[in-house]
Amino acid sequence: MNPQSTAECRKLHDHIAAGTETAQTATVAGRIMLRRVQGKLAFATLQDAAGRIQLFAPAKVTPDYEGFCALSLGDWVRVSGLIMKTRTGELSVKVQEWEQLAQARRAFPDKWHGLADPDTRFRQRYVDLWVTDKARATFQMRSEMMSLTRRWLEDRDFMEVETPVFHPVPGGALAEPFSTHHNALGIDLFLRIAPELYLKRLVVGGFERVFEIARVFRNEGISTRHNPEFTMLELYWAYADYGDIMELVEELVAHLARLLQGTTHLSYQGRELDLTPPWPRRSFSELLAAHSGLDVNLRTPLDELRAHCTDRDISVQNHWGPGKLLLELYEKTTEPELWGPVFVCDYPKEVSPLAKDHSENPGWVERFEAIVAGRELANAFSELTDPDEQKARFEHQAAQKDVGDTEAMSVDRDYLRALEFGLPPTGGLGVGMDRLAMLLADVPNIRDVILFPTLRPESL
RNA sequence: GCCCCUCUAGCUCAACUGGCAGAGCAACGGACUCUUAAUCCGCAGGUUCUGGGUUCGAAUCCCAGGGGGGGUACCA
Repeated sequence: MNPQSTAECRKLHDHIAAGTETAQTATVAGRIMLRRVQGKLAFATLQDAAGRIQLFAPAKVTPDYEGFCALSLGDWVRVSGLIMKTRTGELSVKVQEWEQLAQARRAFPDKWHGLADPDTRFRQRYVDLWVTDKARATFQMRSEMMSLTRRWLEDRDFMEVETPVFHPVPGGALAEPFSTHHNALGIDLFLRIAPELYLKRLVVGGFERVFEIARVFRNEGISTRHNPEFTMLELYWAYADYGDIMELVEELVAHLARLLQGTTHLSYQGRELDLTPPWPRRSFSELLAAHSGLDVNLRTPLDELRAHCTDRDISVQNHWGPGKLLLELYEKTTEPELWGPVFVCDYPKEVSPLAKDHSENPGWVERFEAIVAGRELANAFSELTDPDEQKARFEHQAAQKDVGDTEAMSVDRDYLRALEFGLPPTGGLGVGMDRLAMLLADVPNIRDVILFPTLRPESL
């Protein structure tokens, strides 16, 4: 028989008076978290996925009373008995039948302090989850966040799809991929760094609104904000542009904040964060000028841009053009000072090989990044749909790769062929869902929102 | 990659200036019929991350290695 959840018991019976007993029998199951045996009467605290409830076990009533008292902290049990409230008002299940379901053979972490060592928490998440309330709550929240996101997008006629994790040509982002090998085909494959190019192929195919919640893989450093595999929401919306995407992002994030936190006025790590739409829109150039104090643009002589970079301890590489130099200056001087939420709009074309040329500013593209709580939360653009222009951009990337840029893109010929069949004007978006979860759970480390973060293997 | 910090019983933590490695919880034995981290009595528990070195003596100081954390670089 399936047990009732402790939360349900509480909901149904919490109103009864102290010292009274209902006529109803409940069956609950979970782990023994605490135990207080006092001679002929024992109490235990049972925890299940939904919460905790007390077990009330008088020797007269409880079968194999000795055995019940001998249960270890961490043991799983199923208990049936009348719902009652103790004299002190604690809702309890009287132990009239019980059964041990699983044994905890390893010693229980300190029942008061729990687990403090982050290493143990991440490596033995199965322990962390049942002794650290905040960890359990965070992952439940994350699950709900994913579910709400899907529902919200589906309500707007977006269709969820799944595209390959193995890519013959890594693409869709500027990042170093992991590579692997398929024996039967005798080919090298790359784990995707972004699903972007496949999703846009689907728009070519006529799916006008698609999204994927994609696990992506980037062979880069690990930090409080980076895990080598992480979850990205990407969506593509035919007939939309990056302005429409901005509205979508602020609405989606505000919606999640309202439902998960009850408000759009959040506090993240002690600092206020107001996610109420609309979020400010600022141009990249304007912000760069304001924060760096520099009067620079794409026509500024290269030597001058390089000098500004060098002054700021940026190690300049020879093949960098003005766009890349401006981006470096922005990342050094401007981005760290932004808290947000803010949409940073219009990036240099040189660093945005998949975004559409800006309608008014040559050399720039219609792209934005959403900065929220000082971090890049989303990256989006009006997609580049012109196959000739895309080919030129790919070739420029490939040339960068040839001179040693390991993160540059390769030419994806099939993607170019797809564009030749016609991609309508399309707005595209990528959101770092792990970072969004960090924000909504108010946790400082990406490992707090990834169940099994990447760690060096333990030698057991 | 680089820099800084850290590692003591199953868990949480002590151990002064280099001088007998300890406590609480958990476990184990016992007492206890309304507890809430129950309480009380008793008992047991150690490669002080590993390996070297300095020293009469090392958890403590030095060197090398390993795990972890933070920062930094790259990036979402």
